[in-house]
Amino acid sequence: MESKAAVNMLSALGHEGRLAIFRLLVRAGPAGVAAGEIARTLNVLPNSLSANLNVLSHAGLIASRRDGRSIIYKADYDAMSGLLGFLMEDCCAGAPQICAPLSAIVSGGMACGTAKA
Amino acid sequence: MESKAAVNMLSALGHEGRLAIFRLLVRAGPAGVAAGEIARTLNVLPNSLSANLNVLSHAGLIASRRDGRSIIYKADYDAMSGLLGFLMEDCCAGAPQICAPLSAIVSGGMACGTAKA
DNA sequence: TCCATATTTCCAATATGCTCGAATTATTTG
DNA sequence: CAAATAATTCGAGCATATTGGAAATATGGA
Repeated sequence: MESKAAVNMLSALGHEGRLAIFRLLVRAGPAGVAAGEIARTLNVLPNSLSANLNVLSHAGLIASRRDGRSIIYKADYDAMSGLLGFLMEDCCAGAPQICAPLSAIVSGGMACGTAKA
Repeated sequence: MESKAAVNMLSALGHEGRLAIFRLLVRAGPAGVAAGEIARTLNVLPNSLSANLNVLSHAGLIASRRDGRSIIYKADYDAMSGLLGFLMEDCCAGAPQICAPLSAIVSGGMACGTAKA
Protein backbone atom coordinates (compact mmCIF):
# COMPACT_ATOMS: atom_id res chain seq x y z
CA MET A 1 0.00 0.00 0.00
CA GLU A 2 1.20 3.46 -0.84
CA SER A 3 1.48 6.13 1.77
CA LYS A 4 -1.00 8.36 -0.05
CA ALA A 5 -3.65 5.66 -0.08
CA ALA A 6 -3.07 5.07 3.61
CA VAL A 7 -3.47 8.79 4.33
CA ASN A 8 -6.76 8.84 2.45
CA MET A 9 -8.06 5.87 4.41
CA LEU A 10 -6.90 7.20 7.75
CA SER A 11 -8.38 10.61 7.14
CA ALA A 12 -11.63 9.03 5.98
CA LEU A 13 -11.79 7.01 9.20
CA GLY A 14 -10.74 10.01 11.31
CA HIS A 15 -14.32 11.23 11.55
CA GLU A 16 -16.77 10.03 14.16
CA GLY A 17 -19.65 9.48 11.77
CA ARG A 18 -17.60 7.73 9.12
CA LEU A 19 -15.86 5.47 11.61
CA ALA A 20 -19.29 4.46 12.91
CA ILE A 21 -20.46 3.73 9.36
CA PHE A 22 -17.38 1.70 8.56
CA ARG A 23 -17.54 -0.28 11.79
CA LEU A 24 -21.17 -1.04 11.12
CA LEU A 25 -20.33 -2.31 7.65
CA VAL A 26 -17.41 -4.40 8.85
CA ARG A 27 -19.57 -5.99 11.52
CA ALA A 28 -22.33 -6.60 9.00
CA GLY A 29 -20.07 -8.85 6.95
CA PRO A 30 -19.88 -9.43 3.20
CA ALA A 31 -23.64 -9.15 2.66
CA GLY A 32 -23.49 -5.42 3.34
CA VAL A 33 -26.18 -2.96 4.45
CA ALA A 34 -28.50 -0.69 2.48
CA ALA A 35 -27.87 3.04 2.78
CA GLY A 36 -31.30 3.66 4.24
CA GLU A 37 -30.78 1.06 6.93
CA ILE A 38 -27.45 2.63 7.83
CA ALA A 39 -29.13 6.01 8.13
CA ARG A 40 -31.86 4.61 10.37
CA THR A 41 -29.44 2.62 12.52
CA LEU A 42 -27.03 5.49 13.09
CA ASN A 43 -29.75 8.15 13.07
CA VAL A 44 -28.14 10.45 10.51
CA LEU A 45 -29.59 12.51 7.66
CA PRO A 46 -29.56 10.70 4.33
CA ASN A 47 -27.64 13.43 2.55
CA SER A 48 -24.95 13.56 5.20
CA LEU A 49 -24.72 9.79 5.06
CA SER A 50 -24.39 9.89 1.31
CA ALA A 51 -21.54 12.38 1.53
CA ASN A 52 -19.73 10.26 4.09
CA LEU A 53 -20.27 7.06 2.14
CA ASN A 54 -18.74 8.87 -0.82
CA VAL A 55 -15.64 9.76 1.18
CA LEU A 56 -15.23 6.18 2.39
CA SER A 57 -15.78 4.90 -1.11
CA HIS A 58 -13.19 7.23 -2.65
CA ALA A 59 -10.71 6.11 -0.01
CA GLY A 60 -11.30 2.57 -1.21
CA LEU A 61 -12.64 1.36 2.12
CA ILE A 62 -16.11 0.40 0.96
CA ALA A 63 -17.86 -0.74 -2.20
CA SER A 64 -21.44 -0.48 -3.35
CA ARG A 65 -23.94 -2.23 -5.59
CA ARG A 66 -27.51 -1.45 -6.47
CA ASP A 67 -30.27 -3.82 -5.43
CA GLY A 68 -33.64 -2.60 -6.58
CA ARG A 69 -34.27 0.81 -5.11
CA SER A 70 -31.61 0.35 -2.47
CA ILE A 71 -27.87 0.70 -2.71
CA ILE A 72 -26.00 -1.82 -0.65
CA TYR A 73 -22.69 -0.86 0.86
CA LYS A 74 -20.11 -3.27 2.19
CA ALA A 75 -16.64 -2.98 3.67
CA ASP A 76 -13.67 -3.71 1.45
CA TYR A 77 -11.81 -6.26 3.51
CA ASP A 78 -8.70 -6.27 1.36
CA ALA A 79 -8.34 -2.52 1.76
CA MET A 80 -8.81 -2.75 5.50
CA SER A 81 -6.32 -5.54 5.73
CA GLY A 82 -3.90 -3.58 3.58
CA LEU A 83 -4.19 -0.53 5.80
CA LEU A 84 -3.55 -2.52 8.96
CA GLY A 85 -0.62 -4.23 7.30
CA PHE A 86 0.78 -0.88 6.21
CA LEU A 87 0.61 0.44 9.76
CA MET A 88 2.32 -2.67 11.03
CA GLU A 89 5.19 -2.48 8.58
CA ASP A 90 6.80 0.32 10.53
CA CYS A 91 6.27 -1.07 13.94
CA CYS A 92 7.69 -4.42 12.95
CA ALA A 93 10.72 -2.76 11.44
CA GLY A 94 11.41 -0.42 14.33
CA ALA A 95 9.53 -1.59 17.36
CA PRO A 96 8.54 -5.26 17.57
CA GLN A 97 6.90 -4.55 20.93
CA ILE A 98 3.92 -3.18 19.05
CA CYS A 99 3.48 -6.32 17.04
CA ALA A 100 3.83 -8.65 19.99
CA PRO A 101 0.53 -7.76 21.70
CA LEU A 102 -1.23 -7.91 18.35
CA SER A 103 0.08 -11.39 17.81
CA ALA A 104 -1.66 -12.37 20.99
CA ILE A 105 -4.89 -10.68 19.93
CA VAL A 106 -5.03 -11.90 16.41
CA SER A 107 -3.76 -15.41 16.55
CA GLY A 108 -2.17 -16.35 19.83
CA GLY A 109 -4.77 -18.92 20.70
CA MET A 110 -7.51 -16.33 21.21
CA ALA A 111 -10.77 -16.82 19.44
CA CYS A 112 -11.70 -14.11 16.96
CA GLY A 113 -14.27 -11.86 18.54
CA THR A 114 -12.79 -11.89 22.01
CA ALA A 115 -10.17 -9.32 21.11
CA LYS A 116 -10.12 -6.43 23.55
CA ALA A 117 -7.17 -4.13 23.04
CA MET B 1 -9.92 2.09 23.58
CA GLU B 2 -12.84 4.42 23.16
CA SER B 3 -14.18 5.37 19.78
CA LYS B 4 -13.44 9.04 20.36
CA ALA B 5 -9.78 8.35 21.11
CA ALA B 6 -9.57 6.21 17.98
CA VAL B 7 -11.07 9.00 15.88
CA ASN B 8 -8.51 11.44 17.23
CA MET B 9 -5.66 9.09 16.40
CA LEU B 10 -6.97 8.27 12.95
CA SER B 11 -7.55 11.89 12.06
CA ALA B 12 -4.09 12.77 13.39
CA LEU B 13 -2.56 10.10 11.16
CA GLY B 14 -4.75 11.08 8.22
CA HIS B 15 -2.32 13.79 7.15
CA GLU B 16 0.67 13.14 4.94
CA GLY B 17 3.13 15.13 7.03
CA ARG B 18 1.99 13.72 10.34
CA LEU B 19 1.97 10.15 9.08
CA ALA B 20 5.55 10.65 7.91
CA ILE B 21 6.52 12.02 11.32
CA PHE B 22 4.86 9.16 13.13
CA ARG B 23 6.40 6.53 10.90
CA LEU B 24 9.81 8.08 11.42
CA LEU B 25 9.35 7.96 15.18
CA VAL B 26 8.11 4.39 15.17
CA ARG B 27 11.07 3.29 13.07
CA ALA B 28 13.44 5.23 15.34
CA GLY B 29 12.45 3.08 18.31
CA PRO B 30 12.14 3.93 22.00
CA ALA B 31 15.14 6.31 22.00
CA GLY B 32 13.15 8.84 20.01
CA VAL B 33 14.27 11.71 17.79
CA ALA B 34 14.82 15.41 18.51
CA ALA B 35 12.37 17.84 16.89
CA GLY B 36 15.15 19.55 14.97
CA GLU B 37 16.38 16.28 13.53
CA ILE B 38 12.83 15.40 12.44
CA ALA B 39 12.56 18.78 10.72
CA ARG B 40 15.85 18.28 8.89
CA THR B 41 15.09 14.68 7.93
CA LEU B 42 11.63 15.42 6.57
CA ASN B 43 12.54 18.88 5.32
CA VAL B 44 9.71 20.77 6.97
CA LEU B 45 9.54 24.15 8.67
CA PRO B 46 10.06 23.98 12.43
CA ASN B 47 6.80 25.75 13.24
CA SER B 48 4.75 23.47 11.00
CA LEU B 49 6.49 20.50 12.55
CA SER B 50 5.71 21.80 16.01
CA ALA B 51 2.04 22.16 15.16
CA ASN B 52 1.90 18.63 13.79
CA LEU B 53 3.80 17.18 16.73
CA ASN B 54 1.24 18.87 18.94
CA VAL B 55 -1.63 17.19 17.10
CA LEU B 56 0.01 13.78 17.37
CA SER B 57 0.74 14.40 21.03
CA HIS B 58 -2.82 15.43 21.83
CA ALA B 59 -4.03 12.29 20.09
CA GLY B 60 -1.84 10.31 22.47
CA LEU B 61 0.29 8.83 19.71
CA ILE B 62 3.61 10.34 20.77
CA ALA B 63 5.32 11.55 23.93
CA SER B 64 8.07 14.06 24.51
CA ARG B 65 10.82 14.84 26.97
CA ARG B 66 13.31 17.66 27.15
CA ASP B 67 17.00 16.92 26.79
CA GLY B 68 19.03 20.10 27.07
CA ARG B 69 17.95 22.46 24.35
CA SER B 70 16.29 19.72 22.35
CA ILE B 71 12.94 18.10 22.83
CA ILE B 72 12.94 14.40 22.07
CA TYR B 73 9.80 12.84 20.65
CA LYS B 74 9.03 9.15 20.59
CA ALA B 75 6.12 7.02 19.48
CA ASP B 76 3.72 5.73 22.12
CA TYR B 77 3.68 2.04 21.36
CA ASP B 78 0.83 1.22 23.70
CA ALA B 79 -1.36 3.77 21.97
CA MET B 80 -0.45 2.44 18.54
CA SER B 81 -1.09 -1.09 19.65
CA GLY B 82 -4.39 -0.02 21.16
CA LEU B 83 -5.48 1.63 17.96
CA LEU B 84 -4.65 -1.40 15.85
CA GLY B 85 -6.43 -3.62 18.34
CA PHE B 86 -9.47 -1.35 18.23
CA LEU B 87 -9.63 -1.57 14.46
CA MET B 88 -9.33 -5.34 14.65
CA GLU B 89 -12.13 -5.74 17.16
CA ASP B 90 -14.73 -5.14 14.50
CA CYS B 91 -13.20 -7.23 11.82
CA CYS B 92 -12.81 -10.16 14.15
CA ALA B 93 -16.41 -9.86 15.23
CA GLY B 94 -17.86 -9.49 11.77
CA ALA B 95 -15.34 -10.58 9.20
CA PRO B 96 -12.60 -12.99 10.27
CA GLN B 97 -11.21 -12.85 6.75
CA ILE B 98 -9.58 -9.54 7.63
CA CYS B 99 -7.83 -10.99 10.62
CA ALA B 100 -6.59 -14.04 8.81
CA PRO B 101 -4.06 -12.28 6.55
CA LEU B 102 -2.88 -10.23 9.50
CA SER B 103 -2.26 -13.37 11.46
CA ALA B 104 0.06 -14.42 8.70
CA ILE B 105 1.84 -11.10 8.71
CA VAL B 106 2.20 -10.64 12.40
CA SER B 107 2.86 -14.08 13.72
CA GLY B 108 2.34 -16.82 11.20
CA GLY B 109 5.97 -17.82 11.17
CA MET B 110 7.05 -14.64 9.40
CA ALA B 111 9.89 -12.68 10.89
CA CYS B 112 9.04 -9.17 12.03
CA GLY B 113 10.31 -6.72 9.49
CA THR B 114 9.46 -8.77 6.45
CA ALA B 115 5.80 -7.79 6.58
CA LYS B 116 4.61 -6.45 3.27
CA ALA B 117 0.88 -5.97 3.07
C1' DT C 1 -48.64 7.07 -16.47
C1' DC C 2 -48.66 8.45 -11.68
C1' DC C 3 -47.07 7.88 -7.10
C1' DA C 4 -44.17 6.39 -3.30
C1' DT C 5 -39.59 5.02 -1.88
C1' DA C 6 -34.46 5.25 -1.89
C1' DT C 7 -30.64 7.78 -2.60
C1' DT C 8 -27.95 11.28 -4.45
C1' DT C 9 -26.72 16.01 -5.93
C1' DC C 10 -26.76 20.90 -5.42
C1' DC C 11 -26.07 24.92 -2.77
C1' DA C 12 -24.90 28.19 0.78
C1' DA C 13 -23.54 28.95 5.54
C1' DT C 14 -20.50 27.77 8.93
C1' DA C 15 -16.63 25.76 10.94
C1' DT C 16 -12.29 23.74 11.03
C1' DG C 17 -7.65 22.94 9.44
C1' DC C 18 -3.33 24.25 7.15
C1' DT C 19 0.67 27.14 6.08
C1' DC C 20 4.01 30.49 6.80
C1' DG C 21 6.32 34.66 8.65
C1' DA C 22 7.41 36.90 12.85
C1' DA C 23 7.85 37.13 17.65
C1' DT C 24 8.55 34.53 22.09
C1' DT C 25 10.33 31.18 25.55
C1' DA C 26 13.89 27.97 27.18
C1' DT C 27 18.58 26.43 27.42
C1' DT C 28 23.56 26.31 26.87
C1' DT C 29 27.90 28.65 26.13
C1' DG C 30 31.25 32.55 26.13
C1' DC D 1 24.77 39.24 31.16
C1' DA D 2 24.88 38.70 26.08
C1' DA D 3 24.71 35.74 22.13
C1' DA D 4 23.51 31.55 19.82
C1' DT D 5 20.67 27.49 19.33
C1' DA D 6 16.23 24.78 19.78
C1' DA D 7 11.65 24.80 19.77
C1' DT D 8 7.15 26.82 20.47
C1' DT D 9 3.43 30.26 20.14
C1' DC D 10 0.94 33.82 17.79
C1' DG D 11 -1.78 35.67 14.06
C1' DA D 12 -3.49 36.32 9.44
C1' DG D 13 -4.81 34.48 5.12
C1' DC D 14 -6.25 30.74 2.53
C1' DA D 15 -8.19 26.28 1.67
C1' DT D 16 -10.97 22.47 2.77
C1' DA D 17 -14.57 20.02 5.32
C1' DT D 18 -19.05 19.68 7.39
C1' DT D 19 -23.88 20.46 7.76
C1' DG D 20 -28.69 20.69 6.47
C1' DG D 21 -32.46 22.11 3.47
C1' DA D 22 -34.32 21.64 -1.05
C1' DA D 23 -34.38 19.74 -5.55
C1' DA D 24 -33.22 16.01 -8.73
C1' DT D 25 -32.54 11.11 -10.24
C1' DA D 26 -33.61 6.18 -10.21
C1' DT D 27 -36.47 2.27 -9.29
C1' DG D 28 -40.64 -0.46 -8.36
C1' DG D 29 -45.54 -0.95 -8.07
C1' DA D 30 -50.67 0.38 -8.78
